[in-house]
Amino acid sequence: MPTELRRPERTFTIRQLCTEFKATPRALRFYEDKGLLTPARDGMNRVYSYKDRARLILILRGKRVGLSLQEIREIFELYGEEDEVMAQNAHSLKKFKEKIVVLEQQREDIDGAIAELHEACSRLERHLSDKRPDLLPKAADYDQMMRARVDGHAEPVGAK
Amino acid sequence: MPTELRRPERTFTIRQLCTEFKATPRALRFYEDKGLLTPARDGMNRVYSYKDRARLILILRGKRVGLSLQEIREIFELYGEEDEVMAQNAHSLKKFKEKIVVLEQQREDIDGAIAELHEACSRLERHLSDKRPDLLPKAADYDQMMRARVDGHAEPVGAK
DNA sequence: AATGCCCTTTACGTCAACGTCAAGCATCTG
DNA sequence: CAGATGCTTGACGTTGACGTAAAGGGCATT
Repeated sequence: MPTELRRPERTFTIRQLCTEFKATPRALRFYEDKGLLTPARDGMNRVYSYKDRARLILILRGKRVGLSLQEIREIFELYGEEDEVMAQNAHSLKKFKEKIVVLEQQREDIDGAIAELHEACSRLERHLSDKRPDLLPKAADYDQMMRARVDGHAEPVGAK
Repeated sequence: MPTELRRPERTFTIRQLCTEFKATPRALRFYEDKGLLTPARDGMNRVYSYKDRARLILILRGKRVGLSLQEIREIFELYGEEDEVMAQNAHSLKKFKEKIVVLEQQREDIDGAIAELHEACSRLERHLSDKRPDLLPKAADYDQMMRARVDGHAEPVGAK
């Protein structure tokens, strides 16, 4: 019994993925152009599978950590033809280790930057509450707003 | 006794800072153009002080964590004219808090990416040591190389 | 004095990652 | 059957952060 029958084998339109992940059609087509996605077609229209969706998730996360689309594609290629072009893979391994080093450095940088921003913020807040306390509430409101958006991942569409 | 006489009050040429931090003259001039650096002049030539150098370090770190030059400038401005343009500063405060949230998210992402890359690496290494163990040593060597480059900060110029 | 090297400014080029039209099928809906 | 909507493919525009080439000044060595 083929697996296709065991799961609904759900598919997605471009719009569905876009709204789910806060992307744009243009972006998804762009990724496809760059060889990062290869959705099926129903006539003209793109049809995304679960696999495509998973890939998209990886793409977006890769982007968030500062990988270029090119680098992300290299990773995909690695996972794909796992039994082919081994020399290529050895090369990828090298690049991965490089990237890990870079990312670990970035982590330190980020920690530093966060600390600095915190300090800058409290300096500012002290200063403001001193001389212009009227300006503070709105900032605090905004702070609340941001916190709310963080765990929501895909915030409601209307939230501009 | 002015402090200028207590320390050598060393200065730097553009080239010195560039080689120290692996930047280009064009980049430093660009930062200056954008108001991020304001080195003194000796005739036509730029003369960078310790303060300028410290700023440059902050600029580069900011960049590494994904801050735009614009955002970095805002941080600098905050520390500077602390008693002026308070409304502006309230706005900056908002943006800083946003940025902190983003950075904290990035930290998580990076942790995830590091984990994934580690997994990908060990997958690859198992695979390679299985089928093409001959390809492994060079990768390991390279790994060593990278590790050496990390704490060296400014690696020797010839190391291509 | 000429060569070379490093500095300068000005100005145009580039690259990634899309945004933004434009123009055209296809399908549903009143 | 006329819109309206949603998809498609070009093709050009945009933004940030520089790269690169041109044209020249200043100083040191040959």
